[in-house]
Order: sequence, then structure tokens, then C-alpha cells
Amino acid sequence: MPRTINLNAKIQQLRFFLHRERRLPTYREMLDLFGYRSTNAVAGLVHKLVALGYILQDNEGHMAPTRKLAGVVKLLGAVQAGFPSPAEEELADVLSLDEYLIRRPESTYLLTVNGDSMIEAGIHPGDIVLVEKGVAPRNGQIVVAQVDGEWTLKYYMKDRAGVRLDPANRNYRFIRPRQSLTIGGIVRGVIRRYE
Amino acid sequence: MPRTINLNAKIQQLRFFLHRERRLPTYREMLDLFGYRSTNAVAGLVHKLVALGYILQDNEGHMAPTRKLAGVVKLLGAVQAGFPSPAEEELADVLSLDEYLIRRPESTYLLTVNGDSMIEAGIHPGDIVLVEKGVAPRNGQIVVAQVDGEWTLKYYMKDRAGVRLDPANRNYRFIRPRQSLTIGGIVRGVIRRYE
DNA sequence: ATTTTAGTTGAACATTTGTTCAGTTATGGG
DNA sequence: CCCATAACTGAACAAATGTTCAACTAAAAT
Repeated sequence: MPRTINLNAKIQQLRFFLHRERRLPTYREMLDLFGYRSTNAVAGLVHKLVALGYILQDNEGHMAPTRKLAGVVKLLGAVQAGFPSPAEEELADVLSLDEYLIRRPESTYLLTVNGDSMIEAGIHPGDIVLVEKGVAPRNGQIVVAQVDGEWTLKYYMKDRAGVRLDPANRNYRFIRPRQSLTIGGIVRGVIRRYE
Repeated sequence: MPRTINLNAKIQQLRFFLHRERRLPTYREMLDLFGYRSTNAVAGLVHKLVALGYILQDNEGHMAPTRKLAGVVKLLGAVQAGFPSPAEEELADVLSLDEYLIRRPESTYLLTVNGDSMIEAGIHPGDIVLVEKGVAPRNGQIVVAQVDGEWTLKYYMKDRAGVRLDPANRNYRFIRPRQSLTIGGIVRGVIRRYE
């Protein structure tokens, strides 16, 4: 058998370059990056990476990273299952949080949560909610709403008597808008960062 | 004064191309994209976008998108403040959730939460935790730990008697590892997606 | 109406791009 | 040890890349 190369190391180097420069290296840049002396060696490597689904290449030869390469975090199983062995880990799906959480980037916004009105739904003060504008809310969805002049986060509920906004906090009561109701958007996700 | 162009529309088109092709268009591709007939017009536009901080360009002319261009969601203020006017919105910071949540991509993993042992900390079953491996836990941090063979999510607490793992649920008691304790990683963030 | 000037055109330029070819090297398996 | 073959070298190629120049346009301001 002929010699075999360590692909994973090179993929890791590519990820580094990609996250630093925000683009894929050119063939000549890969020369330096991988220590090759011929662009043909690079061509062979790129061919392999295309076949493995790390790189896309159009008819003109323009390279673009796939999610598999540009993705940021490895999606493992459940907490109960713990961490898999390094060998199994290679098979883990690579994910981009942006793609996972945001379907319509042009109409999605981030807002910081202040109150504790949704705390029983796991939305705490300081959390960040992903709000999508311009979608009609359905019953049970969490919305950012302006009720009688004030913006809040509540469950949206429409019944025979009209719209009712429910908090997820036993200390608060539901609200029925008296004067005005504006639905800013619906909450598509929540993120929280720990120090 | 001479004529002025609508930059925002073009930036939006660039964002579209970028998220579809995972790379910036070349000058010739921008010809079609923007309806120009001279690459010099493109050069002028690119120059402007570089000056405004949307595009980076190295000495060889390679273009790379900045976070301002590649970012996905607009970061507004607090929920209480509601949604700003479209004019103010232009000034909003654009953010990538990947960059916001993940500091060390190579050692960060996603795990799905099963139990309700951390529910009072706002971590519900079905949520996804971002776990960073290879960092020593500090008191009060949430960790993924294997205690006597079983993986769980708990607060990490080290006192004179040794390590104690506290749940965020009044129905459960803290744990002191009898046989073995493995810290898989510390929880850096939580994400939740609504349907 | 005139001036001003950013925006645009069209064409040409030197480089750099990914590709290709024939030949060489290195390495694991028989 | 020797063989088979993937990996690599070195060099050359056409095509595509970003850049540059002088000339022209068009719209806002006076």
C-alpha cells in the first residue's frame, strides 16, 4: 500500500484559517499552510475534501466551505450519554448555531430580557430572546407585545373574549389589552451565556 | 452634489449571496448581482464597503466578509424598549450567535438535556447546553459530570468535605461522589428553539 | 441654468487563480 | 525485500482575478 496522510490534521488547519480569515485559503496559500511544494498536491487534497463533503466547488473552481467545515460545534447526544470516545466523536454532526436557531435572518432580532414574567418557561432576566418579526402569532407561542404602551414578554392566547396575554409566573396575572395591542414578533428561541 | 446610491440594498444582496454560496462574490459576479457594466464600478463599491467595515481586503485583493456583513441577527436593546424605528435599526449591532456563544470551537460540544435537575436554573428538558471540555470548573458553575457511573448536569461546589454537586431543583438532593467523579466539561451556555 | 462631483463606462493590464501533465517519491503489505 | 500505488514534485497552461486609466453621466446644490 502507498502512504496515507492525516486528513483530520489538515481539516483542523483549514478550520483555523477559515475562522481567522473568514474565507478559504487559495491553492498557493495551502502550499504554505500544509507544507506542500506543488499546487498539484493541493489539488489532490482539495479533490478529496470535495469528495468527503468538506468543500464545495463550482464550475469555475471557486471553493466554498460546507457546513461540515465551517460549522462550529459538534452536536453529540444527550447529557445522560456523556461524551463519546474520540473515534466516535469524528462522526458527530457539526452544527452552526446561526443556522440552527435562525430561519429568516432578515427579520430576526435579539432582545435582552428584563423582567421575570416568563421565568417558569425558563426565560430568566438577562437571557436573550430571538424574536422573529412579521409572523402572525399562534396560541401558546411566546410573543413580544406592546400592551397599552408597555412592551412585555408573554404567552399569546386568543379566545372568544379576544386576546389574552399570559405570564409564566404565578405571581402575575394575565393581561387583556384595554386600549392597544401590538405584536412585535414571536419568540423563536432563547440563548443564555454563562461566565 | 452628484448622485448617491442605495448602499443598504446592495449590502442586503451581498448578504444573500454570502449565505447562499458561503463566500463573497467576485467582481464579475457582482457585475451581474448589482447590474453594473464595468468592474470599475464594482471596485468603487468594494472600496466603500471596505471603508465602512463590511469587507476586509488583504494585500493581494482577497476579499473577506466582516462580522458586520456575515453576522446574522441584529442585536437590539431590551424587551422593555421594544422595537426601534427602521432608521435606528440600521445602527444596530449585527451579531453571529456562533461567535457570541462559542469561544473555543475546537473544544465546545452540544448536548441535549433530559432531566429536570437544573430546571430552577432555567435549563429545561429538551434544551441544548453548550459544554466546553478541558477547563477546570469553578464553584457555582454548571458542569456535565459523571458521578458513580452516571452522567448528569449539576452545580459544581467544592468545600472542605470535597466536591458536592447541587441540583437546581428542590425535589432533588445534592450528591457527593462515592466512588468516582469525572467532570466532562463546564456549561458555557444554553439554547432553546421553539416551534 | 450652471456647477460640482460621486458614480459609472469601457478597455486594457499585470497577477493570480485553479488545472493539467509526465515523472518521482515514499510507504504499507505481500 | 520488492511491489503496488497513493502522494507528491516541478513546470507550464488558459482563464479568471482585482486594479487602473481616461472619458463620460447624472443628480443634488447653489
